[in-house]
Amino acid sequence: MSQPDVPLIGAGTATRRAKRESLSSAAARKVERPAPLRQAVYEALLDLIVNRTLKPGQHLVEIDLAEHLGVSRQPVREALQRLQTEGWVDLRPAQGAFVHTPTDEEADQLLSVRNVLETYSARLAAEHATPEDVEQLEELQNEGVSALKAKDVERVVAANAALHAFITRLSGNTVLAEMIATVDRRVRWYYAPLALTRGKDAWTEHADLIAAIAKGDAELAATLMGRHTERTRSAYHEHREASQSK
Amino acid sequence: MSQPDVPLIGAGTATRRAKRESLSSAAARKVERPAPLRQAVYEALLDLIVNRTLKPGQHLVEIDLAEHLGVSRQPVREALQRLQTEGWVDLRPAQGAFVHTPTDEEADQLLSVRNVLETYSARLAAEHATPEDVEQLEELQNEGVSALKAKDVERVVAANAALHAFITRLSGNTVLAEMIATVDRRVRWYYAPLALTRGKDAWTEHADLIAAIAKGDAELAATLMGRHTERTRSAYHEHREASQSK
DNA sequence: AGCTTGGTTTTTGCATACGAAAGTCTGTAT
DNA sequence: ATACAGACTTTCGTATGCAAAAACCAAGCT
Repeated sequence: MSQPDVPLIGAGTATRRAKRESLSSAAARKVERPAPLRQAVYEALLDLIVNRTLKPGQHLVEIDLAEHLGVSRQPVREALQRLQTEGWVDLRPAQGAFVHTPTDEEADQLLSVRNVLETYSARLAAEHATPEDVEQLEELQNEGVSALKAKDVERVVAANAALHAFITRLSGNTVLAEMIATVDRRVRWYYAPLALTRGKDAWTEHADLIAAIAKGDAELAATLMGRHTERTRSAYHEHREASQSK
Repeated sequence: MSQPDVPLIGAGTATRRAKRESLSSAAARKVERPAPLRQAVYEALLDLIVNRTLKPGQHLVEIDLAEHLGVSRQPVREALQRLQTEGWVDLRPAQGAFVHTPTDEEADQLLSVRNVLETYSARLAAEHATPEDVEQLEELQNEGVSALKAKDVERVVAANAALHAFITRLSGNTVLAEMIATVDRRVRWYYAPLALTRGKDAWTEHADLIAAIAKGDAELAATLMGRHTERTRSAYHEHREASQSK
């Protein structure tokens, strides 16, 4: 037993029969009728990984996860498979699942890819945005700026994510949007320990970007987004080097 | 029983106990010791989908797949999960797996994304390529051109794929490379019914691209790759419209 | 005729069972 | 003390079993 009595999630009791209860908090929230258990397990595990409750490199023993989540091994296995294809865990044959260990190199590669995709999404967004869309963008921008003034980091991060996500959706390319979402979640996880947020500059850049989208200037929007994400990337690098030298 | 006696794969007998045999052809080929069965099932099913032995929209009944592959339902389920996350099948809760039905819109979106990623990979390739790499590129180019002269469509397609894959790897960004590979496989599947290959032009463009990479001119390489993939996309569009109007 | 409704069949989703591989520990010989 | 051999333990991978949801089908009602 790797972790005999330490509950991995808050749920507590987690005897086998308590399954409908133990996961309901995470599962029954969203769906009406058919809530496949594996989906709930997937979300729960992803959350534990993103939270770093489950640490990079940690060996995930199926039976332990199953018991702590109050389900059998099967849904856990299926969730782990999915987590593997998305890069959250590594599945070593006959050895099981290990939380993926982020390397600096991989983090940088992911960040590059995200930048490229976001740049493209900005270009498409400029081509497709309606005046109503622009209004919404401006609302998100205002929210971000006011959060910044209030020094509410949580809100700034949320507004930033919302703004980028909205542009992504404006692109009208759902394949692209999903890809960005996936990559973005990983990037955030990789860089989370740095606890980095950019300040006023970022939101000035956002404003220019929104203006370009409003004008429908795809070329400019792409250029600005490219520059913006590239600066974010530089900021990460500097931050990482600073925290490593400590 | 949806398809009681029609073997889905060539394997033939496929009684339950024949498992180690029936899949060995596909499984034991690559790995030495630990060859998880689900991996073989995944590859087999993907092959059946790409082949169109399993048709878009078709309901995939787990037990049927399992029996025809000579394994139990469990590895099949796990393979289907993975196929879902990669977009090959749709998993409807409590209803099972259906082969994903490609739409023109989605195909175009995938193609766009692939183009963006490949353009970026060309840029990186130009930055990283060594003289030896360039030599290899030229070999692949020669192979393609000679295949073209011989009018050997199979070889042309293979050479084209190899050339693009090599550039992709030259980028040095493995995350990017894997993404391109995934997207590319889907794109090929979507457009396979069109049975389209571009001719001499494509290989002229390749030659220019290789020259740019050889010079280390990243900007030019990116531009050329962008143009090249965009032409491929146009070719697909024209071809599709032509075949639809028939 | 079309629509509902009840029962039957099919198929999924999850749980459990079992064999085998990998890892760990102990005892012995050097 | 250290290295090796072999038994023991843990954990995975796959198979099988079972309950419940969904699909199907047919009879009855409007």
